Amino acid sequence: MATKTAAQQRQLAKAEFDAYLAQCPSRRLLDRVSDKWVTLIICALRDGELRFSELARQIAGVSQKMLTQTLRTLERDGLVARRVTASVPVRVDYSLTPLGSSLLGPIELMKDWAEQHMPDVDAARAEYDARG
Amino acid sequence: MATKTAAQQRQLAKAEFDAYLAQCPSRRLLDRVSDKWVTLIICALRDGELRFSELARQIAGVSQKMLTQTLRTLERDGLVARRVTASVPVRVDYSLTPLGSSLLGPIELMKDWAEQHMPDVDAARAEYDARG
DNA sequence: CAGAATCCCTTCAGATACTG
DNA sequence: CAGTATCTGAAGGGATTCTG
Repeated sequence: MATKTAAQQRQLAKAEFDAYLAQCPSRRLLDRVSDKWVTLIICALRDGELRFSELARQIAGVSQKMLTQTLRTLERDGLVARRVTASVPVRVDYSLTPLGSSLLGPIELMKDWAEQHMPDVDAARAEYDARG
Repeated sequence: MATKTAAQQRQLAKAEFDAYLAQCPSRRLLDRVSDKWVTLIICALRDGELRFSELARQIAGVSQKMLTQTLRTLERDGLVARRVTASVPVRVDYSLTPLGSSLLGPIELMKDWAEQHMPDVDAARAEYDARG
């Protein structure tokens, strides 16, 4: 049939909206930063270069797979620099690029909000749960 | 055996780290905000109250399930207020609480960073992909 | 209108084993 | 040391159906 069904209309609207979201700079930044390990890695690198194994130790909960994967995307996005020293065994150091460092500011501000207001969130949650 | 295996040691370290992360205010805020729909809802409510259906229309890509679910957690966390008008049919309005409004600031700053620096990220990504 | 409940599929992430 | 590759269980989220 020529006309679209309601379901097809919705599909279309969703596809368009998803495309819009994929473009939206804010959305994309959030998708980056919201990754569980991204901010931890960036904060870990705040004071300078770290080796792969040092990062793994400092971010205790991360699996080797996730650490590698996250570092790759951060490198791809130009937030983290990877420096390989061809020795035996190999040595790899990671550090923040200037672009990556510039993210420390916004992250800091989020942190400030969190420290100021998370108690309020906790209180609200407790009250909500108490009322059922 | 009495001593712990290396695997058990790692499990323990991970459990402790996860517990630490669950407490960390910054981490918890990120977990909230990082939700795909949270910021969209908060921004949609920036100019005042909206009905459920109005929200659904404005945030074109959201499913009814996700909208409901997200609104519930936002209400529970004290970021959004839910006002029910007992008419036929029922009318429900959502609005930002003062706490929710206070999140607009940090979100705005993230947005500013995104608009300033996402082109750099795109450039870095393009170069990375070009080099293979 | 606003939402609850169900089913189902895709994606994510951890554990494990192997390599230069 | 710093990865890569594969398998698998758990979780997220969409479509659909039903209700006050």
